[in-house]
Amino acid sequence: MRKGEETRARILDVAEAAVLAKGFGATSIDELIAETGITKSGFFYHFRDKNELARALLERYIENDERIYDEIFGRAHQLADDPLQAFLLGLKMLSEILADLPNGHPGCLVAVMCTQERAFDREIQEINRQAALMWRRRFGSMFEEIMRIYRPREALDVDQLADMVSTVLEGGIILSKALKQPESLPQQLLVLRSFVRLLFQPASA
Amino acid sequence: MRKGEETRARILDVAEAAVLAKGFGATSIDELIAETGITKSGFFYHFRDKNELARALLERYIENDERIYDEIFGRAHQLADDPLQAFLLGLKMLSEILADLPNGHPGCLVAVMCTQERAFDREIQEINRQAALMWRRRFGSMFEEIMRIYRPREALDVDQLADMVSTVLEGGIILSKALKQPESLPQQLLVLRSFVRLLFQPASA
DNA sequence: AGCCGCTCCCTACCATTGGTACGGTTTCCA
DNA sequence: TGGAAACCGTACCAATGGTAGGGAGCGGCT
Repeated sequence: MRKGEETRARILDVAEAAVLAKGFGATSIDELIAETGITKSGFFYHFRDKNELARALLERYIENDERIYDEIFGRAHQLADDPLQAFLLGLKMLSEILADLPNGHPGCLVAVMCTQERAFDREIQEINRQAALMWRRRFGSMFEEIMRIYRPREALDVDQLADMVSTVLEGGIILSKALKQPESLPQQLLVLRSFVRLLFQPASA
Repeated sequence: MRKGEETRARILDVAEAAVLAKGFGATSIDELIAETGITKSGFFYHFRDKNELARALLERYIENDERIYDEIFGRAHQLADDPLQAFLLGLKMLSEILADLPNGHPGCLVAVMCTQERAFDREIQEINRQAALMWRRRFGSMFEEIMRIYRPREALDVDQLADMVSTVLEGGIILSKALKQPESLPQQLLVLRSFVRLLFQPASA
């Protein structure tokens, strides 16, 4: 049990790096087993087929993602009482963490699976959808809290505002990769931060 | 000459749809030639290998993209003298066009190639980079024009502001796909529009 | 002590796919 | 009418995803 999970985790580690670098289709099982140091039978013992590997990868990635967000915005809410200040602080902390990654953000598996939709089964697409909805709820509840105190200078839908955070994250990752400029993602997050601050700035200021 | 280009275009049409739906790796040449109605030899007469197909696909996609933006923002600048109003109008027109697509945005090839980086050669990555830089110049020059008249309520870097448009487009496409909600992309564009309007709104308003 | 089940390894095999090679054929235009 | 452009046909190759099935080491339970 203990050893099995460890091997499984090692496969997932290798696979995640490969998929984020080359895409899912370009990642061969032979390559994974070579780097992990197991055999083909060993691989198929842990995963029925490539689709199940994809599912496991995605689920693990999303869980980890959620944990990171919990941590960052949890800390931000500890440091700032005001929900707006906490949110702005959280965005800044996130931006700084992303800026400190030596090679930039490794890429988002959700985006990878999205750009290769039909290559995966419905279950994976559903996991993807749930992930996006979780992000919406996470940031949406923050904006609701903010709006209980601050009046936005423009009436915007909370869900759409929450989605904007995911949008900038996903879009920023892609732009960073396209431009080969890792600093773009954290910069874009800070631009979003400015926008949000502007939105809730009292009209007199 | 005439016929050759037509066949080539037909291959590219079929390939583009397949790649956007399934990803590049999951799109087989056999499948393409079956749907196009040519033979394998015919395919390899037009494209040396799959990489050259990718390059041709990407180049055609970007050219088309540029043409659409030229059209929309050209028209917007005809309808509105003021650069800010023209930009806001352009964003709205773009949003409406995207909202009218029956199945939503089919996906961005630049993003596809980004999420599968190492699967392609440097030439493709360079084309991708140039595309992102073109977007930056396009929207950047608009923001410069705007800033010659309007003072932003917050000092933001023009390049980063320009990149924000690309970010929201790319991120919106991904979020739309993940959520299976085609209307998200146009909505996100309108949120960005609100942000930009807020940014250049006189402090007194 | 003995056995079960988990976690693999080994070998062999198959269909699909990207790609090569090369000769032949049709089509179109100058 | 001739020659290039635009294919077709066939044969072949290596890599890849996946299947089948037998076995081996090893810890834990009875």
